[in-house]
Amino acid sequence: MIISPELAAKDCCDEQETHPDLLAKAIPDLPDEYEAGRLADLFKALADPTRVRIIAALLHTELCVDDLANLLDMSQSAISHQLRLLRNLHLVQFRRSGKHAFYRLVDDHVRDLFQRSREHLDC
Amino acid sequence: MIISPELAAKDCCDEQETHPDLLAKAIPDLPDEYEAGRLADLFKALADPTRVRIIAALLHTELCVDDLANLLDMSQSAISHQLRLLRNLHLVQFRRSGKHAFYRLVDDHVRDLFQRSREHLDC
DNA sequence: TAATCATATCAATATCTACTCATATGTTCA
DNA sequence: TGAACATATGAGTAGATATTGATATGATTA
Repeated sequence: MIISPELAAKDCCDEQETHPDLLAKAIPDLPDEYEAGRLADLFKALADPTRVRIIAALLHTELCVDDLANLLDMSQSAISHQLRLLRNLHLVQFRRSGKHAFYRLVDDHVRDLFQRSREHLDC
Repeated sequence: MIISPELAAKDCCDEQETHPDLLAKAIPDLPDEYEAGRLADLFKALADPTRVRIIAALLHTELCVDDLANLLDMSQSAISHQLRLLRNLHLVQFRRSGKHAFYRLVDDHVRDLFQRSREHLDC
């Protein structure tokens, strides 16, 4: 089915633009839904005190699940769940060594973002 | 009540440290619970697609509630609720002008953090 | 191979959150 | 003042999420 331009325009533009000049500035840099979703997911990864502390603990070293559980005084299960979440979002990765799984940050981006946000807090 | 060093040590350190050397690297830069909470709150502000789109819309201009509702195709109420949340976290502020409330980002920190995170997505 | 240790996962639950709908507040203008 | 408009807020609800407790998986060592 082909939609004429006029009809298409009527369909998608019948909302009144209160301040077209301002909207014109906002529109060009707007993320699409996919990008907005991915950004939200990235921030979601850090939007919990436990995960913040996990990331912070991994800033300067790798640690195994039990280390993290002891250090943050949380159950092994809770830590493991959160690590899976961080793994799925590709913020941390791990290597197996014997019985242990040593987790670390995937790259410096996370470290960067984290430290920079930390500085912003002071304002 | 005074606690002897030995007892205190027994009380708070009876968890076995699996990898003391690694933990020693992690501990110095660990945020306390308060800082972890504040960081989590900051990220929480951006951990939702709608709020991501609101922040993005305000990157280059101020906008009133209705503008945002039209632009993002969401109800006035939904936008207003999210704006209150962003206001409470001091990420946005607004000025009244007649019937309108024009919202804008409070400072360049938010813009910085947002744009930088956006770039990180590409990796 | 059996026992043990480290980690992962499942199910259940309590809490949180984003939205809707209805309504209140506050501003402008006739 | 009253009508119309813009925004804010409160209550309710559906869906998401963090933790717990029990159990499964997988590796090591006796």
